[in-house]
Amino acid sequence: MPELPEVETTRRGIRPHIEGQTLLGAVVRQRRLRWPVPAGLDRTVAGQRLLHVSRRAKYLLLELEQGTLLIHLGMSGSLRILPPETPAGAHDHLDLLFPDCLLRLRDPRRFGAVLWTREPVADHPLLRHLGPEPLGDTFDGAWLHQAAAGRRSAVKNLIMDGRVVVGVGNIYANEALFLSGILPSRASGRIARQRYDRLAGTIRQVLSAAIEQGGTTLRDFQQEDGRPGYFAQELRVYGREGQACPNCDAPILQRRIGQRSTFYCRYCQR
DNA sequence: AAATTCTCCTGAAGGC
DNA sequence: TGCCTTCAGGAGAATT
Repeated sequence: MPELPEVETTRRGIRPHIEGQTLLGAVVRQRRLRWPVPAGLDRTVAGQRLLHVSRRAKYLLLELEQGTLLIHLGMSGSLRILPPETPAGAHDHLDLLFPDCLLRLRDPRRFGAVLWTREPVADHPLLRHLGPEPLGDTFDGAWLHQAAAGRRSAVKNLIMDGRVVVGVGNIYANEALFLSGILPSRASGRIARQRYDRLAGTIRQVLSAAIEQGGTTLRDFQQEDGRPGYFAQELRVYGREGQACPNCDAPILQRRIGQRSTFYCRYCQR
């Protein structure tokens, strides 16, 4: 499932192929996603130049001359640069057509989204209330600590709350908490400022490391096999129930927090 | 207001 | 081998 590093890696992979190009149009084969793909998308985008490919949280933003396409990959979405006229397969929802290539969205589980807005994209309802970027300047331990004040729910839920900080999915939440030595179930408001400094640091660390790994496996996006970046990265606890903790060799435990699988070491995390 | 639950969907994995 | 069940998960919406 694409987490922030996969989305950023995708952005870096597709950008050189399409930025500055003028869209010839779009082919929508399947409108059903989280929300329906906007009607008339082909006519909307045809003839517009793609000015910039950026990212906010896990949303990819394709800024055109008269508006912005927001693309979310959900759990199973992928974007590929392909030669024009490449035959489509099952679950290929959408092609954006450029003179020398096409950008294809495939999303088997349809948790993704494609939306169009003419308004300033930062004002879009889906983006308006989002918290800081984890790799940006305003995200740090002080921010987490104030966001946690008075909250009694698990710290894992706090760092996965998009209003607090964006882009921390289940895998990297588990990893960052392990590296911080913080128990995922600990009440947010009962964690010292100093520990939040460390947590902010490990969140940055796991996300940047994954982006770097993605970058190394993604030299040529056209030939990329679509492997998610976290396969390249060594995961210390996620998906490792019963296996030895990298620190102390005790078995990694699994439980559910906020409906999500949570992995941790009961000795190394407090 | 904060916290929890529900919901979308389908591929993968596990059980028999 | 194959059918059936269960699970996973991003994040907005609904509910408590």
